[in-house]
Amino acid sequence: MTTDFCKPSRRSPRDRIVEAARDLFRRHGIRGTGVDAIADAADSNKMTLYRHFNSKDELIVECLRRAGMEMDGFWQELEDAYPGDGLGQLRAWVRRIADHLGDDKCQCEMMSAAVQLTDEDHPGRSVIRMFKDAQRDRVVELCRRAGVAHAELLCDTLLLLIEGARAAQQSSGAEGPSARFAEIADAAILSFAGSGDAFK
Amino acid sequence: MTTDFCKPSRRSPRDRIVEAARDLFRRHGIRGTGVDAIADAADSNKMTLYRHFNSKDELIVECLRRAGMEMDGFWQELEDAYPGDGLGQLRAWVRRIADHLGDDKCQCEMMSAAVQLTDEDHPGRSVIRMFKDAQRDRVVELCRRAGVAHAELLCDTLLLLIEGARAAQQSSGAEGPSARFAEIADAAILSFAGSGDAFK
DNA sequence: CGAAAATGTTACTGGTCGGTAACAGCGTTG
DNA sequence: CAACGCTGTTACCGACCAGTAACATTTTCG
Repeated sequence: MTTDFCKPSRRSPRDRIVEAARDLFRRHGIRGTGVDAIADAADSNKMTLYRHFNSKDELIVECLRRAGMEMDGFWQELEDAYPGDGLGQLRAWVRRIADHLGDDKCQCEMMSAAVQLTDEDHPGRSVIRMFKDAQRDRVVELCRRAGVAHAELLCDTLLLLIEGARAAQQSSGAEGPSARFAEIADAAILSFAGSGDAFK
Repeated sequence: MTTDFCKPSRRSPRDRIVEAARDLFRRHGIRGTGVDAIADAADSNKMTLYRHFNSKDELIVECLRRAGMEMDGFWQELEDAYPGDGLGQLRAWVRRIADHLGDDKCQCEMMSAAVQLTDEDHPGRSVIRMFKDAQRDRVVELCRRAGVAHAELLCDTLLLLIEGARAAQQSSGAEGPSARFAEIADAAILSFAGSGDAFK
């Protein structure tokens, strides 16, 4: 009843700014994206941007936070799709990552940001760290539920393979080592799940 | 006989500029490093820099090329240390990468650059691609010499683990998944080398 | 409606950055 | 010595960029 039609851009300016920033950050890098370009792409302006975020760095942090929240949502989807089935969730997770590797821009906003935020004290780095730590805890738990003997080892193996696939996609292209990511990661899961001591 | 003593900085200005650039690129990122800072760190000046390189991009390309050449030298060292021993070279390679993961800045200049050079047409990207392709060929050959059944698969597994370890080092720190890289990679090698069908 | 809050517009600042011009020094080599 | 090539110094340009001020407009809501 309030704003349900006739509005060319119905989401709030703040929302549009964050999404525009994430998109531009992915496409042109964080340092390569100016606030003017963000405001413009958000169909807004620089002043509104600075009324919601005291600095570009604050906006970066919000982008990272939102990316983390989207991942949280995805973990929930996985739990709903494979309730209590750790193995199923692990494999679905790997499959989904493999399917999205070529997505013009992998949603590796965390990794990409980690490389670009060279300042060790950048507030965004703590967001990345917290997200990565939480992700690791979650994956370890899934590995345990999958009945894997060396849960931490499978977890770290998968995390390394995933980060590697995203990095390889950037540097070697889709035909590089990342092309076999799904095959390799799934084999690792089955290997660990099958006999507790495979791969070790 | 020409310039062998008494010079506070004996390498040529060009040399110093490239090395200074590589160092600063690693520490502060490519976009975060200005040409003035490079010239200054090289104990030279901007004019000499621009007499050797027509643009910053050209300097970036030279940095990538030199990084690639250093890797070529390392492959030769491996061949000398383990002549004809593919398995030995593979394991030494992994060990060396693991040892240097924490090196203030991993020498992942290629990966780091690939993330930062968001422009798909940047001349540096082709250098990265060529280097990555050559590296893959080399590793596949080592896997074959190691008597591995699925050489390409082990090769891509190792490459993904390595890129992943470097990326994880950046985003999750030294205590993250990269801490177990050596263990995981070595297990993968032995698993493939032992029984031809492990992990698959 | 009417006031307050949020948003949009324009213009500006101070700083940085990539790149260039002009000139001066300095070592080599003939 | 003299000419030349490489290097260093200073100053500058135009573009861009993060952030701000002042003012106009629209939206929201009591």
